[in-house]
Amino acid sequence: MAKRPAEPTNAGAHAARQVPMRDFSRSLPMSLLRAREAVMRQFRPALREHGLTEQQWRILRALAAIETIEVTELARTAFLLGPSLSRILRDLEARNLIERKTAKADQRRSMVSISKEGVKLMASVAPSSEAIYAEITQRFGARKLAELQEMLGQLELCLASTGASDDVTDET
Amino acid sequence: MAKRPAEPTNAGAHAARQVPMRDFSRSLPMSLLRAREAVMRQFRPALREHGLTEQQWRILRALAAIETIEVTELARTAFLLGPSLSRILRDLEARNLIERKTAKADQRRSMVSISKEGVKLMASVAPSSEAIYAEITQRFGARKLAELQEMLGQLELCLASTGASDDVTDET
DNA sequence: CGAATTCACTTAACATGTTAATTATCTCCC
DNA sequence: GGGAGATAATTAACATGTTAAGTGAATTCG
Repeated sequence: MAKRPAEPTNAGAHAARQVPMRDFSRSLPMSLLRAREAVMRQFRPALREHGLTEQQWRILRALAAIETIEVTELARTAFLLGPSLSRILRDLEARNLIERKTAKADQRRSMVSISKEGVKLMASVAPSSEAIYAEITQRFGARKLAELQEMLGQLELCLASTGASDDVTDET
Repeated sequence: MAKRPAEPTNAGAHAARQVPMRDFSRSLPMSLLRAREAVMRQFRPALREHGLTEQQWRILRALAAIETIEVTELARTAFLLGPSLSRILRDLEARNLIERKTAKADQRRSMVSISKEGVKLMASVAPSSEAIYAEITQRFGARKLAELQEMLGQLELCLASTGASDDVTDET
């Protein structure tokens, strides 16, 4: 109802279209996609300078905060799917940025941890990363940023386990 | 606040870590990524039933709203990079969902339009798509949704052309 | 006019997203 | 103890994201 934040209407010059659906460029998925892309565009160059992709950086950051972690748990933390994670871990291990060893108690599980080299790399990237984040925070406004994140969290929450048989065994 | 998905705080065992950085799972890029994923998770099954990926659907939706469009312009509308779009258009053309013909005035340009079949497919998917969107809107709240999109737009705007030479030619 | 440049699009090459299938291990239960 | 089923991780196969290079056509300008 009565929502129209901005109106470029770059589809008005054309014919018919009785059911324009949601203006498409203003759909929620597109809004989220564009916003995220705008943010990542700030970070990618810095990461690239250090030979890291966004996902590799996510993994290293996740690992830096803990001692060791199982692959499955890491996948959830870094928000990556298993197959992607497998490939990336293989590469990161080849670059000696992480270490792996199978758990004694359960041979299926493999415990992952960051290596000395990985820590060093982290240390060399973190400053620019933090600087970029600070710049974004300042531009957008710290309060507004917090508000936005709060809303994003709520959106995520209210869509959790909708339509699919998802176990919300989130503990915590 | 007070939500800790997987943060056993076993970060003390490692040395130093004077600057824990942003809790990582609460960084803006992660928030946006998770929120978008939560949304797309609602749509993907329906699209998949019709043999469409998210990006293919974006393209068809963009095409449905206009007569014909150049590839570059379509890339901007559907928010896809050139190479991705090239591949997808090749596939969609093979499936007879779109049509292409080079512009007379400029042989470099190729004009893209949706085909009859494409329109039919759209018509068969649109209802479920709209239903899902309605469900999301209801769950999250229409007002809140508008608010969120407004903030996302502002975020995008305030990061536009930061550090890079971006023209904000909005034409239309 | 014609060589250099720019432009629109495509290909190429590599990394990730996504789903399904595989492999190895572990658990349960008879 | 051993086989059926569950689990952790990987591999496979295909689609897209991302950057760089390539191709052909248009434009610029000497």
